[in-house]
Order: sequence, then C-alpha cells, then structure tokens
Amino acid sequence: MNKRPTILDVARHAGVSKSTVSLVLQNSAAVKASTRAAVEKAMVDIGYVYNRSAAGLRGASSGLIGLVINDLRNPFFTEFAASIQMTFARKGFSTVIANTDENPDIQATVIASMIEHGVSAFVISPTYAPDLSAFDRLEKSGIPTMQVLRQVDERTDIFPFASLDYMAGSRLATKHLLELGCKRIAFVGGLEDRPVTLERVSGYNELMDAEGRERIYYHGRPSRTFGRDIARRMAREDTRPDGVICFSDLVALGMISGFAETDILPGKDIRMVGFDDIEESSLCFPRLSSIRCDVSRFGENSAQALLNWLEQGDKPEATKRYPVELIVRQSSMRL
Amino acid sequence: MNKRPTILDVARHAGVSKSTVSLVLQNSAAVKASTRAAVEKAMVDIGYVYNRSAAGLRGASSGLIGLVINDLRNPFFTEFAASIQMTFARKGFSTVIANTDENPDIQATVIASMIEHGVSAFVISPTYAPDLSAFDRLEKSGIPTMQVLRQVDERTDIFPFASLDYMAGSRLATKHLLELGCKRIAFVGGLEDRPVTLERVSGYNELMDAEGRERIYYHGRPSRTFGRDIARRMAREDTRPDGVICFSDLVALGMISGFAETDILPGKDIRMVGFDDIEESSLCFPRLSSIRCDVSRFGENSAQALLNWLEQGDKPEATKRYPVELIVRQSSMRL
DNA sequence: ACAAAAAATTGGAACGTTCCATAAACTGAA
DNA sequence: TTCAGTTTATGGAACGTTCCAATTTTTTGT
Repeated sequence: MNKRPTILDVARHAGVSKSTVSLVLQNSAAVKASTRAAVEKAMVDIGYVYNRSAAGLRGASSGLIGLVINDLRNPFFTEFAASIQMTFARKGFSTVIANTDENPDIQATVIASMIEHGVSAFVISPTYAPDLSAFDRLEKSGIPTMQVLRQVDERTDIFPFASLDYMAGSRLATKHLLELGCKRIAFVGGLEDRPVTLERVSGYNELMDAEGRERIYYHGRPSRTFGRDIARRMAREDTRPDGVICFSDLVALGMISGFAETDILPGKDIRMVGFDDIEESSLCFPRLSSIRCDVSRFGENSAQALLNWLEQGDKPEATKRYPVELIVRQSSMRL
Repeated sequence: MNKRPTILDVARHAGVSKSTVSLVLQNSAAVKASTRAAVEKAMVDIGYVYNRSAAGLRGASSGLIGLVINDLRNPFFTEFAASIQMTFARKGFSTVIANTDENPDIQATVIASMIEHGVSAFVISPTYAPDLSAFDRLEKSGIPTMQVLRQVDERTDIFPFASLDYMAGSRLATKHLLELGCKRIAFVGGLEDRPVTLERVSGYNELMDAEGRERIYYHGRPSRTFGRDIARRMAREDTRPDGVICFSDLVALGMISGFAETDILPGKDIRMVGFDDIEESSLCFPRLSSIRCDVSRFGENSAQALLNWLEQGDKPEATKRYPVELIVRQSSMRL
C-alpha cells in the first residue's frame, strides 16, 4: 500500500510542472491540447487519484452535499432521498446522508459532523424541534441550506423552502369525493398539531365548510398500523363514513388491509383517496386513488435548484411549491 | 461570512500554542486538565469548528464511510442502509450513501468519487457486473471494503463478505409447508441465474428432492408487479400449487394483492411464505408468514464488524452468515 | 526578421491540521 | 540547592492541492 501518487508524481511523469497538472485537473482553457493529453495519459499510467481534502484546504468546493432526512424508512422520503442523491451524483456531487428518526439531538449531531466534513450545501427535511440552534449554527456557517418538505425555520430568506402543493392536493381529493356523491367524508391520519397535517387538511376543511358538511377527523401517526386500526374501528361504527381521504398512502394502505379483514372493499363499500402516490398504490388491490406528488421529480428539481444556487449563485425563491395531481383508481370508483 | 476560525485563533484566544490546541482536539493525555478546559472554552467562545480536510491531509482518518447500495428504494435495502448509517453516526462516523440502481457504470463512478473524498472504508451491496474493475480499483486503493448481501467478487479474503443464511431460511420455509401437508409447492420470484436466487432456492430444492416432489419455479424480478402477475396467472391454472414460497416479501405482497383480485385468500385457499420479513408483512392482510432476516440488526452487526476492522485492525472473517428464523402468520395457516 | 501581443507554463506561498523533536516547567530525592 | 526524571507545552516541517505573479514560448502584424 505504497502512498498514493500526487500531482507532483504526475508532473514528473509527464514532464511538466505541478501547476500545469493542476490546470488540467480543473480543465482550464489555458492548457494546450497536446499537453493536456500527455498529462492525462500520465495520470492513468501511474494511477493518480485526486485528493479532494487537499483541494478543499485551498478553498475548492468539496463537492459534498449533506442530506438530512427525518424518516428515511418511509418510502416517501426514501424515494426523495434516492432521487436527489442520484441527481447530485450525475452532476459529480457526492451525498452524505443521515437519517434522524425525528430526533432533534441526532439531527444536531449529524449536521455538526457534516459541517466538519466541509459539505458545500445542505438539503434538510427537518425534525420538528423546539429549539432552532441547529439552524442558527447553519446560518453562522454560511453554508447554503434548503429546507424541504417541512418548513421548520421561519427564515425562508436564509433557508429557502421547497415543498409540494398539499393544499391544492387536499382540495382535489375532497372535490373528487364530493362529486362522487359522498355524504360523510372523513380525514384519516396525520398528527394534529403538525404543519404538514394542517396543509394536507386545509383543502378538505375549505370545501367541507363550503358545502356545509361535517368535518370528521381521525388524527394519528401517518403509518400503516394507524390506518389499519382506524379501518377496523370504522368497520364497527354505526354511521360509517362513505368517503375517506388519507393523510398518506401508507395510512390508506393500512386501511385497505384493515378493511379487507372486515370484508369492506374500498371502491365498492366506501370510497378512498390516499396522498403521495407511492409506487405500491398502483399495485395494491384495490388500486388506490391518490394525490400524486411525484417525489422523484421533486427530488430532481430540488437538487437542480440547489446546484444553481451553488454554481450560478442564484438562490432559490424563498418558498416554492410544486404542483400535485389527482390520480383516480379503483378505490374511488364504483367497481 | 468571515472565515472560519482556525486552530491558531483558538490558540491565540486561549493563550497557548497551536500544538496544544491540536492535542486537546485529539484528547491526548499529555495536556493538563486546566489547560484543556481553557482551550475548550476558547473553542466555544470563538465558535471554532474542526476542519477535517486539513486533518485528513496530514493522514488522520476521514471518519467517512462509503455505502454503496444496488437498490435503495427496495425497503429491504432501505432498512439496511438506515440501520448501518445510524450505527456509524452513533460512533461518530458520517456516511456517504449512493444508490446505483443496479447500474455498474454508476457504481464505478460513485466508488471513484468516494475514494477521491477519502472515505476510510466501504460497505458495498454490489451490482452484478460483468467486469470487476471497480473491485480492482478498490483493492489498489487499499481501503477496507466489505461486500454485503451479495458476493460479487470472489476474493473474500480481500473483501470480506457478510450476508444472511438464506439456505437455512429456504429450508425452514419448505419444511414448514411440507409439514402443513402441501403437495404442490412452488417457488416464485428471483432472477434465474443470480447467486441470491440460488441461495434462496437451495433449501427448497434440497427438501423437495428428498421428498420426491416436483419442483415448480416461476422465476422473475423480485418485485410486487411480478408477484401480482404470477398470482393472476396461477389463479387461472388448472392444477394450481397449494403452497408458495416467495423469493421476497415484495413478491409475496404482490401475490397477495393479485390473489385478492381473484378471490383467493392465502392461508385459506393456498399457503404462502415470504422472505425478508419487512415491516409491512406483519401489517398486511392476511398477515404474511416470512423468513425473518432482521436486516436492521444485520446492519448494526456489519457496521460494528467494519469499525472493529478500522479501529482495532481485526479484519472480519472472510464469509459470515447471520441466522434467520421462520415467522408463522396467517398466510400459512388455516384461517 | 523583429517587436508586440497572446498563449502557455511555472515556482512558490498559502490553506489548517498533525507530529516530531525539543524545550520549559514542574516534581521529589540527594 | 541541585539534579534527574517526569509532565506539559511548543515551534516547525510536512501533507497535496490552488492560485497568483512571473516567466517562457508561440503567434501575429509589419
């Protein structure tokens, strides 16, 4: 394991100075084609590999992006993380990913550690935390940082926020169920106090109020388990809702399986719309109608916005919401 | 955004030399308690943050681990990645994650890029690739590298391999179905030529042959879609299998929803066992019997093994297989 | 063929750490 | 008080790049 060759070895081997090699590395226009070729040949000949730490020391960008995710196991976030990471990779950036599991302490530590590693920018889907010291630290560090999917820090002028148009989605879903003639429409899932819940419920509230219909909430964790439990409970109720909007597809899928146990078939006995349109929703039975968020495109767009900030210096707008659409499938049709 | 303070600023502020500050940083025993306290105070006072690039230049470990995953969107791998990342984080290591989407070219690029970034070690769940140049490069780099879940490079003395005991799992599942009295047991999913498939099918082959039963294969991509399609096809067959072992839970879940469409209820009309025991399997209806692999513990163990290699220098054994167990649920019982 | 301009190349200082060899400051025993 | 021994602190060189200012080479116009 004899030391990695350096720029100097390359220079020696190609018969040029280290400065020239450096120029080649940053493919400067100032080096003659023939020289460049010679240098490049030397590099592969001796198996040179670039040392980013050394470059970073002199101020070059690290080409490292920090991605901090509150719940990486949730397929919605997984999809987002995978998509953003792959976009960065295509542009030559590596991504340091950390899952915080909704834990502010973990979040604070991983952010600190990423700063030490010299990440060039941050994308954070933050944990709801009482104190914002993590963000204060970020501000001081001066590292470009985007909040995505959850706006936790108010200072969107410093930490631009990008998300999806959940209000519109919720409006679409409610309108759809109303048009199908549903009388009692329930909203299932989502923790009551959370901003995301507020957003995903707002269109529902708006239209239900406009129609003078009763709002029916079943608030709770946006998980399969919760969905399943609510479905079982609902099956036993005397005046059961005839339409359900779920906080997320995970909840909806949980409900579908809960209903299956009690012989209720969404689409026939009750109408259901999910939220997110994860892959599984088009595969399950019955196929789940959902609000498509197209996370993977959202990931690409966010990545691109961040790169523009980093490379061209144009900061993303303070708040950006990408559009969503309603996908109608079996769960909200007469079968 | 005035330059980050350096070790020198801390020294000045605490009235000691930079060397002393460096010693404090590596908490050396050679510095007096009072001095250490003073230095530490100075650090928080001026908001010092450690510069790992600079340290790395002098040979210090980067504290960065490269994690390369062939399919990050598959919940099995997501769980693994999340678990291993969080274990590293607890030990003060950051994790650079890349999804290769089964693409050898992407795999090669991300590995190269991680080497540039100076990762201290690699954990790779590799893509099946015709050429092993990526591994050759790794070997030359001398960076400790573990293969997990898929053994692609034969040189396990160089790249220790850790996985789960799939053969045992497949034996457990088959034995279970045989004991339930199944006569025609099919194996569904898994690409025919793949080593993983061979492993997951081996116990099935062994026991079926021992019993003199016919082997029935439905090979294909280990996805929900494939499972659903096979279930539909199976529903139309005249001599339908009465027992099914799936390559993965994803396939099994796909089959469950495919069967649901044709009014076949696993556990009543057919018996089914999945493989992996992802979270959803205990939540779906009917609950899916499965071979529990406990990926998240596997992740922790692998992380720990790698850290021991890195820090104590003891290389993991060339091949390690962690045990699996059969979890019996509704899908393989009379309801 | 010559100067001037343009293009291509170069040496050296700097970046923020670590580590070695050395120095300074303390101990306690003679 | 002195000296050896021990504990603690220090200056300086090194790590592999980038970038500036300076230099050399090539091109252009006359």
